[in-house]
Amino acid sequence: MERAPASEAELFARARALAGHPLGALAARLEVPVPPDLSRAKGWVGQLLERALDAPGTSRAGPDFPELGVELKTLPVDAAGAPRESTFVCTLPLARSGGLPWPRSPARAKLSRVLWLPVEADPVRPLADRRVGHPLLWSPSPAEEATLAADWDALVELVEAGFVESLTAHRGRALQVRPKAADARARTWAPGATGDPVRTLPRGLYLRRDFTRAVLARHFRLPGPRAGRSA
DNA sequence: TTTTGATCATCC
DNA sequence: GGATGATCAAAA
Repeated sequence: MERAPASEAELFARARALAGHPLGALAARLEVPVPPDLSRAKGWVGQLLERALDAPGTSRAGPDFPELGVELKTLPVDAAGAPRESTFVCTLPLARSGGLPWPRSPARAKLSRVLWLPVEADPVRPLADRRVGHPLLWSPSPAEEATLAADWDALVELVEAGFVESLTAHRGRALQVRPKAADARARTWAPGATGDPVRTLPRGLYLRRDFTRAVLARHFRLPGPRAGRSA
Protein backbone atom coordinates (compact mmCIF):
# COMPACT_ATOMS: atom_id res chain seq x y z
CA MET A 1 0.00 0.00 0.00
CA GLU A 2 2.03 2.85 -1.24
CA ARG A 3 0.62 4.37 -4.37
CA ALA A 4 -2.41 6.60 -4.41
CA PRO A 5 -5.60 4.96 -5.65
CA ALA A 6 -5.91 5.37 -9.42
CA SER A 7 -9.67 5.55 -9.59
CA GLU A 8 -12.68 6.25 -7.47
CA ALA A 9 -13.51 2.57 -7.55
CA GLU A 10 -10.09 1.67 -6.21
CA LEU A 11 -10.28 4.34 -3.54
CA PHE A 12 -13.68 3.13 -2.46
CA ALA A 13 -12.54 -0.48 -2.41
CA ARG A 14 -9.66 0.46 -0.15
CA ALA A 15 -12.00 2.38 2.10
CA ARG A 16 -14.37 -0.58 2.29
CA ALA A 17 -11.48 -2.77 3.28
CA LEU A 18 -10.90 -0.56 6.31
CA ALA A 19 -14.45 -0.98 7.58
CA GLY A 20 -14.64 -2.79 10.88
CA HIS A 21 -11.00 -2.36 11.70
CA PRO A 22 -10.01 -0.68 14.96
CA LEU A 23 -7.87 2.43 14.73
CA GLY A 24 -5.22 0.75 16.85
CA ALA A 25 -4.70 -1.97 14.25
CA LEU A 26 -4.39 0.56 11.43
CA ALA A 27 -1.98 2.64 13.46
CA ALA A 28 0.17 -0.38 14.22
CA ARG A 29 0.25 -1.38 10.57
CA LEU A 30 1.36 2.13 9.64
CA GLU A 31 3.72 2.40 12.61
CA VAL A 32 1.93 5.47 13.87
CA PRO A 33 1.81 6.04 17.63
CA VAL A 34 -1.65 6.25 19.20
CA PRO A 35 -2.14 9.30 21.40
CA PRO A 36 -3.76 8.81 24.83
CA ASP A 37 -6.78 10.78 23.62
CA LEU A 38 -7.71 13.36 21.00
CA SER A 39 -7.54 16.45 23.22
CA ARG A 40 -4.01 17.17 22.05
CA ALA A 41 -4.34 15.44 18.68
CA LYS A 42 -7.66 16.53 17.26
CA GLY A 43 -6.73 15.73 13.69
CA TRP A 44 -5.17 12.38 14.42
CA VAL A 45 -7.98 10.18 13.14
CA GLY A 46 -8.26 12.10 9.88
CA GLN A 47 -4.55 11.98 9.27
CA LEU A 48 -4.36 8.29 10.12
CA LEU A 49 -7.07 7.47 7.60
CA GLU A 50 -5.40 9.62 4.95
CA ARG A 51 -2.35 7.46 5.32
CA ALA A 52 -4.34 4.26 5.44
CA LEU A 53 -5.87 5.21 2.08
CA ASP A 54 -2.57 6.37 0.62
CA ALA A 55 -3.57 9.96 0.12
CA PRO A 56 -0.66 11.64 -1.68
CA GLY A 57 0.22 13.88 1.26
CA THR A 58 -1.07 15.72 4.23
CA SER A 59 -1.65 19.42 4.80
CA ARG A 60 -1.65 20.36 1.15
CA ALA A 61 -3.99 22.70 -0.60
CA GLY A 62 -6.65 21.11 -2.75
CA PRO A 63 -8.47 17.79 -2.54
CA ASP A 64 -6.96 14.88 -0.66
CA PHE A 65 -6.94 12.88 -3.88
CA PRO A 66 -6.12 15.45 -6.58
CA GLU A 67 -6.17 12.96 -9.43
CA LEU A 68 -9.67 11.90 -8.51
CA GLY A 69 -10.99 15.22 -7.28
CA VAL A 70 -12.12 13.55 -4.07
CA GLU A 71 -12.04 15.02 -0.58
CA LEU A 72 -11.69 12.65 2.37
CA LYS A 73 -13.69 13.44 5.49
CA THR A 74 -13.66 11.29 8.56
CA LEU A 75 -16.86 11.62 10.52
CA PRO A 76 -17.08 10.94 14.25
CA VAL A 77 -20.25 8.91 14.84
CA ASP A 78 -22.10 7.54 17.84
CA ALA A 79 -23.19 3.95 18.41
CA ALA A 80 -26.18 4.46 16.10
CA GLY A 81 -23.96 5.76 13.33
CA ALA A 82 -25.09 9.38 13.65
CA PRO A 83 -22.53 12.20 13.45
CA ARG A 84 -21.39 13.58 16.78
CA GLU A 85 -19.89 16.81 15.44
CA SER A 86 -20.21 19.34 12.68
CA THR A 87 -17.79 19.04 9.77
CA PHE A 88 -15.21 21.66 8.88
CA VAL A 89 -15.42 22.59 5.20
CA CYS A 90 -13.01 25.44 4.54
CA THR A 91 -11.85 28.78 5.78
CA LEU A 92 -14.27 31.56 4.94
CA PRO A 93 -12.45 34.00 2.65
CA LEU A 94 -13.53 37.07 4.59
CA ALA A 95 -11.44 39.59 2.69
CA ARG A 96 -12.27 38.37 -0.78
CA SER A 97 -15.60 36.63 -0.70
CA GLY A 98 -17.12 39.50 -2.64
CA GLY A 99 -18.29 38.48 -6.04
CA LEU A 100 -17.44 34.86 -5.38
CA PRO A 101 -20.53 32.91 -6.36
CA TRP A 102 -21.26 29.43 -5.09
CA PRO A 103 -20.16 27.62 -8.29
CA ARG A 104 -16.65 29.00 -7.87
CA SER A 105 -16.55 28.98 -4.08
CA PRO A 106 -14.01 26.98 -2.10
CA ALA A 107 -16.91 25.38 -0.27
CA ARG A 108 -18.33 23.92 -3.44
CA ALA A 109 -14.89 22.77 -4.51
CA LYS A 110 -14.51 20.86 -1.25
CA LEU A 111 -17.99 19.39 -1.22
CA SER A 112 -18.45 18.45 -4.86
CA ARG A 113 -17.08 14.98 -4.21
CA VAL A 114 -16.52 13.62 -0.70
CA LEU A 115 -15.52 10.24 0.63
CA TRP A 116 -17.20 10.09 4.03
CA LEU A 117 -15.55 7.70 6.43
CA PRO A 118 -17.46 7.25 9.68
CA VAL A 119 -15.40 6.41 12.74
CA GLU A 120 -16.73 5.39 16.12
CA ALA A 121 -16.30 8.30 18.49
CA ASP A 122 -17.77 7.29 21.82
CA PRO A 123 -15.49 9.18 24.22
CA VAL A 124 -15.54 6.37 26.78
CA ARG A 125 -14.12 3.96 24.25
CA PRO A 126 -10.33 3.88 24.01
CA LEU A 127 -9.08 5.49 20.82
CA ALA A 128 -7.32 2.35 19.65
CA ASP A 129 -10.52 0.31 19.97
CA ARG A 130 -12.71 2.62 17.91
CA ARG A 131 -13.63 1.05 14.59
CA VAL A 132 -13.89 2.46 11.11
CA GLY A 133 -17.33 2.34 9.55
CA HIS A 134 -18.57 1.82 6.02
CA PRO A 135 -17.55 4.54 3.57
CA LEU A 136 -19.85 6.67 1.47
CA LEU A 137 -18.80 8.33 -1.77
CA TRP A 138 -21.04 11.36 -2.03
CA SER A 139 -21.88 14.34 -4.17
CA PRO A 140 -24.61 16.78 -3.18
CA SER A 141 -28.05 16.02 -4.58
CA PRO A 142 -29.71 18.89 -6.46
CA ALA A 143 -31.69 19.70 -3.32
CA GLU A 144 -28.62 19.58 -1.10
CA GLU A 145 -26.67 21.70 -3.52
CA ALA A 146 -29.45 24.28 -3.62
CA THR A 147 -29.41 24.53 0.16
CA LEU A 148 -25.63 24.85 0.25
CA ALA A 149 -25.64 27.48 -2.46
CA ALA A 150 -28.32 29.51 -0.72
CA ASP A 151 -26.38 29.39 2.55
CA TRP A 152 -23.15 30.38 0.88
CA ASP A 153 -24.75 33.32 -0.89
CA ALA A 154 -26.50 34.56 2.25
CA LEU A 155 -23.47 34.24 4.51
CA VAL A 156 -21.11 35.83 2.05
CA GLU A 157 -23.55 38.67 1.51
CA LEU A 158 -23.48 39.42 5.24
CA VAL A 159 -19.70 39.41 5.24
CA GLU A 160 -19.53 41.72 2.25
CA ALA A 161 -21.97 44.08 3.91
CA GLY A 162 -19.66 44.38 6.91
CA PHE A 163 -21.66 42.28 9.37
CA VAL A 164 -18.95 39.75 10.15
CA GLU A 165 -18.80 40.74 13.82
CA SER A 166 -22.48 40.00 14.30
CA LEU A 167 -22.41 36.84 12.21
CA THR A 168 -23.07 33.91 14.55
CA ALA A 169 -23.24 30.15 14.05
CA HIS A 170 -27.01 30.39 14.13
CA ARG A 171 -27.06 31.53 10.53
CA GLY A 172 -27.35 29.02 7.70
CA ARG A 173 -29.44 25.89 7.27
CA ALA A 174 -26.67 23.50 6.21
CA LEU A 175 -23.57 25.66 6.38
CA GLN A 176 -22.65 27.72 9.41
CA VAL A 177 -19.84 30.13 10.22
CA ARG A 178 -17.75 29.51 13.32
CA PRO A 179 -14.31 30.54 14.54
CA LYS A 180 -11.43 28.73 12.92
CA ALA A 181 -8.22 29.85 14.54
CA ALA A 182 -5.47 28.95 16.93
CA ASP A 183 -7.29 30.90 19.64
CA ALA A 184 -9.69 33.78 20.16
CA ARG A 185 -6.91 36.34 19.77
CA ALA A 186 -6.11 35.46 16.16
CA ARG A 187 -6.95 38.15 13.64
CA THR A 188 -7.45 38.52 9.91
CA TRP A 189 -8.94 41.19 7.67
CA ALA A 190 -12.58 41.54 6.75
CA PRO A 191 -14.88 44.24 5.39
CA GLY A 192 -16.03 46.53 8.20
CA ALA A 193 -19.36 48.22 8.71
CA THR A 194 -17.96 51.51 7.47
CA GLY A 195 -16.49 49.98 4.35
CA ASP A 196 -12.95 50.07 5.65
CA PRO A 197 -11.25 46.76 6.39
CA VAL A 198 -11.26 45.67 10.02
CA ARG A 199 -9.31 43.06 11.94
CA THR A 200 -11.44 40.14 13.04
CA LEU A 201 -11.33 36.54 14.17
CA PRO A 202 -10.76 34.11 11.27
CA ARG A 203 -13.88 32.08 10.52
CA GLY A 204 -14.48 28.73 8.97
CA LEU A 205 -17.45 27.20 7.21
CA TYR A 206 -18.87 24.09 8.83
CA LEU A 207 -21.48 21.58 7.76
CA ARG A 208 -24.18 21.26 10.36
CA ARG A 209 -24.56 17.92 12.00
CA ASP A 210 -28.17 17.54 10.86
CA PHE A 211 -27.05 17.93 7.28
CA THR A 212 -24.45 15.19 7.44
CA ARG A 213 -26.82 13.08 9.49
CA ALA A 214 -29.33 13.31 6.64
CA VAL A 215 -26.65 12.46 4.08
CA LEU A 216 -25.73 9.30 5.98
CA ALA A 217 -29.34 8.44 6.68
CA ARG A 218 -30.26 8.48 3.00
CA HIS A 219 -27.60 5.92 2.28
CA PHE A 220 -27.39 3.83 5.42
CA ARG A 221 -30.92 3.95 6.84
CA LEU A 222 -29.88 5.51 10.07
CA PRO A 223 -32.36 7.10 12.41
CA GLY A 224 -33.23 10.46 10.91
CA PRO A 225 -34.03 13.69 12.72
CA ARG A 226 -36.62 13.32 15.47
CA ALA A 227 -36.52 9.56 15.20
CA GLY A 228 -38.74 7.88 17.74
CA ARG A 229 -37.69 5.22 20.20
CA SER A 230 -37.51 1.65 18.97
CA ALA A 231 -40.75 -0.24 19.28
C1' DT B 1 1.94 32.23 9.49
C1' DT B 2 -1.33 29.68 6.99
C1' DT B 3 -3.61 25.44 5.80
C1' DT B 4 -4.61 20.92 6.85
C1' DG B 5 -6.79 17.72 10.06
C1' DA B 6 -10.70 18.27 13.46
C1' DT B 7 -12.51 17.99 18.73
C1' DC B 8 -12.90 20.40 23.16
C1' DA B 9 -15.25 23.14 26.64
C1' DT B 10 -18.86 25.74 27.97
C1' DC B 11 -23.34 27.61 27.91
C1' DC B 12 -28.07 27.20 26.94
C1' DG C 1 -28.16 16.77 25.20
C1' DG C 2 -26.86 19.70 21.68
C1' DA C 3 -25.08 23.74 19.54
C1' DT C 4 -21.78 27.52 19.65
C1' DG C 5 -17.53 29.54 20.23
C1' DA C 6 -12.70 28.28 21.39
C1' DT C 7 -8.91 25.58 20.80
C1' DC C 8 -4.86 21.94 19.56
C1' DA C 9 -1.11 19.83 16.53
C1' DA C 10 1.56 18.88 12.27
C1' DA C 11 3.32 20.37 8.05
C1' DA C 12 4.62 23.66 4.53
